[in-house]
Amino acid sequence: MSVHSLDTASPNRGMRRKARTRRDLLAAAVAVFAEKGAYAATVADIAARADVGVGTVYLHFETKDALFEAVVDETAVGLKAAVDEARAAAANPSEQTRLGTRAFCRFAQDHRELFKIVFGQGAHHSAIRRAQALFAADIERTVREGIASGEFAAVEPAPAAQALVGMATQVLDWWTEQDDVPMHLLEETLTTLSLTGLHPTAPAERSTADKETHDV
Amino acid sequence: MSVHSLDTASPNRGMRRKARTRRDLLAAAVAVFAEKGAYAATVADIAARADVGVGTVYLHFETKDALFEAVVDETAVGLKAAVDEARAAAANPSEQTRLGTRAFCRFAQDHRELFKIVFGQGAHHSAIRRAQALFAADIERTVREGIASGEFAAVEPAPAAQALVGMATQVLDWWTEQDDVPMHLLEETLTTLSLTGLHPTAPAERSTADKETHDV
Amino acid sequence: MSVHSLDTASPNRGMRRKARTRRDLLAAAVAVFAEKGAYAATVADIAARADVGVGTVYLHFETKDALFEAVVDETAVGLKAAVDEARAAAANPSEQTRLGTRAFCRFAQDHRELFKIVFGQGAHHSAIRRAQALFAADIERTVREGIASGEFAAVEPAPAAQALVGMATQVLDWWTEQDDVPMHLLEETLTTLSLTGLHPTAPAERSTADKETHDV
Amino acid sequence: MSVHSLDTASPNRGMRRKARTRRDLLAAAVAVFAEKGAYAATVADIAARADVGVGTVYLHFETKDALFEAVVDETAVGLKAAVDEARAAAANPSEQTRLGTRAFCRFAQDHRELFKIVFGQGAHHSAIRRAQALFAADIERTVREGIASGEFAAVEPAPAAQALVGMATQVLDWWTEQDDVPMHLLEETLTTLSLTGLHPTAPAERSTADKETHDV
DNA sequence: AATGAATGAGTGTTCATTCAT
DNA sequence: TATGAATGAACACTCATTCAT
Repeated sequence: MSVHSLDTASPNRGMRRKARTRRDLLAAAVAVFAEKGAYAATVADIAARADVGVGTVYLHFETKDALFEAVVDETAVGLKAAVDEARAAAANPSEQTRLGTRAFCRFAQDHRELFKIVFGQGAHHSAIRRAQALFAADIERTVREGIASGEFAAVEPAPAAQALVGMATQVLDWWTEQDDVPMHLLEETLTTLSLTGLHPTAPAERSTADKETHDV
Repeated sequence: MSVHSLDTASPNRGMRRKARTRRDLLAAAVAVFAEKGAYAATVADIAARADVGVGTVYLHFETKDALFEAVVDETAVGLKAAVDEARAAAANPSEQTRLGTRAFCRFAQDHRELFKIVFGQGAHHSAIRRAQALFAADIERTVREGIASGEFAAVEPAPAAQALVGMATQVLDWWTEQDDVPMHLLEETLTTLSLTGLHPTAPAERSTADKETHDV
Repeated sequence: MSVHSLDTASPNRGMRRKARTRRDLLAAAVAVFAEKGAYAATVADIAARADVGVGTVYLHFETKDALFEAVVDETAVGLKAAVDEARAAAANPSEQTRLGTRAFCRFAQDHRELFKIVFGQGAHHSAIRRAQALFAADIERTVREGIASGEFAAVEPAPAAQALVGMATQVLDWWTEQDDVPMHLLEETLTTLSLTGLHPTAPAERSTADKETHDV
Repeated sequence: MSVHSLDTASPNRGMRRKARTRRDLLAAAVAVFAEKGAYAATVADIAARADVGVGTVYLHFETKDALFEAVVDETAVGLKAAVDEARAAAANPSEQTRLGTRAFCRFAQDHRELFKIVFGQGAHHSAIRRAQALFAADIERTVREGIASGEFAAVEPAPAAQALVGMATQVLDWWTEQDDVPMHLLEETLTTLSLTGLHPTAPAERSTADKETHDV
């Protein structure tokens, strides 16, 4: 869009500055909300963390709640994009589950705090409920497809989706408090449980499932 | 006020009165915490619901937080007792899982509000973390036993236990908001997913797996 | 109602105490509102003046605004009662005007601060507008009666009533800032102007005017 | 900044620009103060109405209060000039009163908003007190003259002047809220009440008074 | 001269906790 | 033991004012 390579980006300077402050504020909010929870976090805390005056917060967000929503929504959007991208590369529901789980885990690893905020609080905030519902809906679709294609057992899709979401979020939320559990372990555990449950499976059968995905 | 001296019998009346008030208070607290969440609930709300004065709350509980803890702890104790009892009747880890899940579901059904409090809020309260850890620990033990006996696949016990807890709590918490999903459906979904995951299993294989464990 | 003369008043003690605090609060509010105006007065000011905690204010009044309204309304009621009582003793509109004016002046003298609040602030507060309209309506009625009986000239009742209210309130509000103007002087000035205006009237004529109305 | 030296003509452009902004600001302030009252009006409101940045306000006025004073003072000056001019044409105190009242009414009609600001707010602002005192002083002088010449009754000049000011301002302020009361009605009511009060006057006397003004 | 993002002191309001009765 | 009026620290939010651009 820009013809002269010099001006790099943005219309004018003021806007860039303002956008930067907004980003600082969101980052600070993420840190504080994750640390103290949505209620215990105060606007003053967040402002201090962002190194701006209290009033500045209200220059960028209508209310404390709107700031919280912004954090949750932006997280949800980013996470959904990551998961969707991973899912797109899958040839079938099993692989979708596997890759989706992986993306989910990666995201949690890369954004511990964000994850804690969106999945570590009660669903008393509507923004959180919305975000969680977003993922459940995606998974429910995958489950339905799997059942339709005979690849999955005939479980009830809606509660099954909730179960899978709950499984992942709980494990990851638990993990945010642990120091040294390697992420790939969670990924494997979640994938195994999702697909084959606790019961042991014939090695052949399992590797077959993996093979199926090779031709993507 | 009482003229006839007769009714002073039994461990003495004052104590009975006090215990009754305490019970009223806990019941009111359960209702209010479930409805509004731990933060939004006010002591005045709870006192009003229990039909006592605000000051009375502090006669029975040190702080609002202590009241919350009492609610959570009593719930945890009751729930654990129910689950333990169910588990005790099981001959092997698979059945333990099955019966534990059933007991868990029954409890959620019989005590919607309590359940919402303990499993529907963020784990920012230590009491909640403690309660949740209690169950995870039990399940982890079951998982370990199952692995040891060869009945379960060699998953990582700690995250697997978290996964199973998360699965159940999420499904049940979701259910508290739905109106007409029959509980047995949740129970089946949870049990199936826990034991065999999404992948379909030969009916024979499944019952076999259960039989195999009898000689443990 | 009370048969035994001993218990003098009130149901129980707590209520008496609470009522007393409410009175203190209203008195403090009157003082502070009169001194600083409705906007500049802070809730903390009022609480301090009443020698109670800030929270106590909210135990008795929903909001600062409600407290202001309570002050205005109670004043309006009291003033209206005083004026009405005075008016009731009058045989005709002229005398109603005279006696009403006198009662109005007396009230201002006895309640300088209250008067300043209700008639000394802009009418941006609905409570104040309401109170002022209350008096204008009464006077308008009197004017109409006077015109109907031929005792008053055929002025337009609505603006005339406003004029008479404005006259009285301005004079009295001005007076609240003076130290040594005797009230009877205001009373005479207001009455004279109301009935005969600036133009001189033959003494005979004036008393005649009053006499004329006796047979109404 | 200006490249072409030509357009620097006249008292210079910068000044003209600045004066224009100042005028815009005053006009915006009038509108906003009249609409919301002195307290509720915010500097941001006014800047937005004038279509300038907030900072610009402070380039022209030291503080919000100074802006308010400027509005009030300019109004007072304009109004006083109008009334003085009208008065100058009068042959005697009665006519001064009549013509002054007319000028006052005309001003209120032509500048509703300004009028509301100066006479519709509480006298807690010193600027407003000053402006109101200005008019009272003029009227007081007229009253004194009228008494001296025997044209007016021997009322107390100071409170009488307050009464006349209060009468006019209240009626006009009331009028600013009505939609369809014709101004000449207010003018007549005010003049009649000022000069002859509520009591009826011999028609001859009144028409004479009216005739006197025809030759203005 | 003009701008508007940034500031932070100040305000109304809430609510856990205390205590005199 | 029970009460509920009183308390005041704490918080969300506003807005006059400043200042870098």
